[in-house]
Amino acid sequence: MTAALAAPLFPTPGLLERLRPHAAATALTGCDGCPARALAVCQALADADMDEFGAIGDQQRFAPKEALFRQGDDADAVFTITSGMVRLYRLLSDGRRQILGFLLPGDFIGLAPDERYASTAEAVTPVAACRFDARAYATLAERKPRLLASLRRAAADELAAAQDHMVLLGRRSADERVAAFLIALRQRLAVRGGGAVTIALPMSRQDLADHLGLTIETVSRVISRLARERVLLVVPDGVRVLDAQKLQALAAA
Amino acid sequence: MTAALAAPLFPTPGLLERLRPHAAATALTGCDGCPARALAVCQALADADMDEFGAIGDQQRFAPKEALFRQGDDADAVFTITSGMVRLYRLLSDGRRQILGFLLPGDFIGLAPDERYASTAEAVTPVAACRFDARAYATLAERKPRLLASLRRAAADELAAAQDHMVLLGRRSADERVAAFLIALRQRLAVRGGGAVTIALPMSRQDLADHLGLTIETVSRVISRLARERVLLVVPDGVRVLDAQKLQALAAA
DNA sequence: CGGCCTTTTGATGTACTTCAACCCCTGTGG
DNA sequence: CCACAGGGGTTGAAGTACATCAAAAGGCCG
Repeated sequence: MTAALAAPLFPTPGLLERLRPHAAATALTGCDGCPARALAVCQALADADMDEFGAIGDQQRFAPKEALFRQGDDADAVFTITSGMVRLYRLLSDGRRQILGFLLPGDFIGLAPDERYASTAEAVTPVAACRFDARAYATLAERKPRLLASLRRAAADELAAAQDHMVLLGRRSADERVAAFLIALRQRLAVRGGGAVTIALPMSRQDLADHLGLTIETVSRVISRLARERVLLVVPDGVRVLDAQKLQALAAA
Repeated sequence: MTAALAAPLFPTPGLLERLRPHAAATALTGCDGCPARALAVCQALADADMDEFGAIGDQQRFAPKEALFRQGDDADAVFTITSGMVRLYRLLSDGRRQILGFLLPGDFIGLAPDERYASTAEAVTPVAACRFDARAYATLAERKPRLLASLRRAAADELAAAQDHMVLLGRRSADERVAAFLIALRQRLAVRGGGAVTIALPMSRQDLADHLGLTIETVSRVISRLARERVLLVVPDGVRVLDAQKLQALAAA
């Protein structure tokens, strides 16, 4: 139904390219040319330290739905996402799910390395990630104050994001949740060099619902209505922001 | 109406004593005899380091409703609570409030010292806290790896708690929220040497509602019903757990 | 005792969920 | 080439958990 309108805007140039691993083109060893280099925790390290750093980590790839780790597993590794998107979630015993966040290139997982993982991390798109042995990583961090400082900043950011999300879940309406989520994701994609108008949504509606504390139907209805009101344009695997101001107003900061 | 039942159980021996500052009895200088010593981040320091540590911090007292800091203020200090209870919250522009957490003795605030505080910290009861200059604290931490490690653990714990709360807010019913909250608070009080059956609730119903993402009426109704069903006994400034098993079942982990 | 604020309880309203049907792809096999 | 099964998404109708509105019932401090 939006096809007539959508057509002239297509094809979006490489909507999800930046989220996808760049084929086998990238050499899997070393941090040179890592697409997440400028974003990640590792940027804190001097070039001289990178060899040592690269030595304890190795690139891994994950297919969609494949888990980086599962809730309850021994927490023996930490990760930096280099491409793709990861969902981090917790399950209740009866199957209810809360997605804690969607991770993008440059994001770090494992700031809270307790004995066991408290949540599951699963690839949404094909994912590439640097995997580090948790123990080796911790040891290295102890000797590199700049890395440690960088980790602290990452932890601070993540905590702030978690608090934002608590406000969203506790005190916002369905419309506000969707709008606020889209604005936040757009911001994060923009930092990573994504276009500023098209927001990639490679995750399913169920994923969105489980992140926003809603049902799949409510998410669908809200997005449909925003499209009808010409705030958004629904495109495959994403949305285009037609009226950023209105979207902002809906988010009700 | 619960008076007949409640009477024999009263008076609860010093229900809130542990949350209250011990009058002027405590000398305000130094960390010796600090009631939070065993719990706080500072426990990581060797006795030898404590002088230096004590030098950059000073004890402050706050009356109920008084702010330790406010959302938007320059983030120039961090705190360790030594007695009392603090609520940490964020406000939306239209006045809606989300309480991110209630802080108890030993808890640390300021793990995310960005430029400005992203939330407000306000005394619920009379509060005593160690205030540290943020810059001096950071400098000291750089030179004391054990303190840094302790901060990391604190950050990890806080992040895990935030994630727990996201699950609560996003995916749990009103009954489950109240039950899960009470169990978690009971656990935290128990660690701090509180009794295991009586849960201190010095905060208002409005505070509870704003923490649990509910309204004051819903909180009141749920607690009333739990009392009617003999799961809880409502006492002044708290509740007594009569049927821990049932409460646990209601929380639906 | 009387005023004020918090809490409780009741009656009504509604935003979101639940249930259900249908659509639209994409893939598979005859 | 089309049939059709199956999964994700949208849309509609009905239900419900919680919110809102309203009023009464405590506590607390003058």
